[in-house]
Amino acid sequence: MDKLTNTFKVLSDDTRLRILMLLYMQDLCVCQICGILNISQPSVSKNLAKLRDMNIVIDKRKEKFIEYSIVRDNHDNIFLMSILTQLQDNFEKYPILLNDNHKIMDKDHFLNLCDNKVTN
Amino acid sequence: MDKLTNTFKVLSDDTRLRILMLLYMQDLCVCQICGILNISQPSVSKNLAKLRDMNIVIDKRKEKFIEYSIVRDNHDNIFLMSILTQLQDNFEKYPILLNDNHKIMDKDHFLNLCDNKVTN
DNA sequence: TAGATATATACCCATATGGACATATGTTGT
DNA sequence: ACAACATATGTCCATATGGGTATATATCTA
Repeated sequence: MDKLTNTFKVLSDDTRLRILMLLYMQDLCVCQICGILNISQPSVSKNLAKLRDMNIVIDKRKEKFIEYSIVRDNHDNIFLMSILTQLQDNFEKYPILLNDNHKIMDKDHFLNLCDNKVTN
Repeated sequence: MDKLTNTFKVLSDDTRLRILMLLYMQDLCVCQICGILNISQPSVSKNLAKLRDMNIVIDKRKEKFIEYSIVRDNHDNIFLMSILTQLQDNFEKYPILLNDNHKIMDKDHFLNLCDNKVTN
């Protein structure tokens, strides 16, 4: 049952949920996630590390950047994936997630701008 | 988004998840839940109190006992309900939940036996 | 090779969490 | 009214969590 409660634990933090939804939409590197969510780089990195340790995401270096993507074909992640799908299907109910999703359009603005500053 | 992450937080604890699944199957009083799950009465009561505070369950006195039931018609609980439905549909994947569910048959054995002792 | 950029991680701290134990409160039966 | 039962709650404690700051590491560019 640990697997199950861990799935919910992963989703029970705002930052992680937002990161997961972004990655569910498309692969992104750390600085893009920082920029879109306006969250500090160490916080994003640490949450990604947690997700990586749980085999929920994998990282792949792309030159200067490290791109993260969701592991979709891991049997253990089926339930998690189904929840993300449900959230995606109901974006209109979650303004923050919807807004994050819109900002994916600006993802390239956040490359070469990763100075770790969170704007207020 | 708090509502959403709180839903996951509720589900991310073993005890609460097991209590919720029981109540999803049928209304039960505290001592029945203690007995079926073999969990101490204060722990069960406190988790139920949390669920009550979140309007996920309601309590109703039935003579000596207090019966808890899930609030199914609360709009805010729709997503939570859908998750519980999915879990119910996949009991075979979660032996602990399946076993708890079987033990609901013995629910009446735990009335008038609520001495708060957890057996090992 | 030096400086800038991108990412990871160690350390610290404030906060939240959940359970055990003890106890209070409410109910029932005699 | 008293004893037994059912439930709620207060207190304490060990543990987990997540973020900030500082720093280490890796890559790129000039």
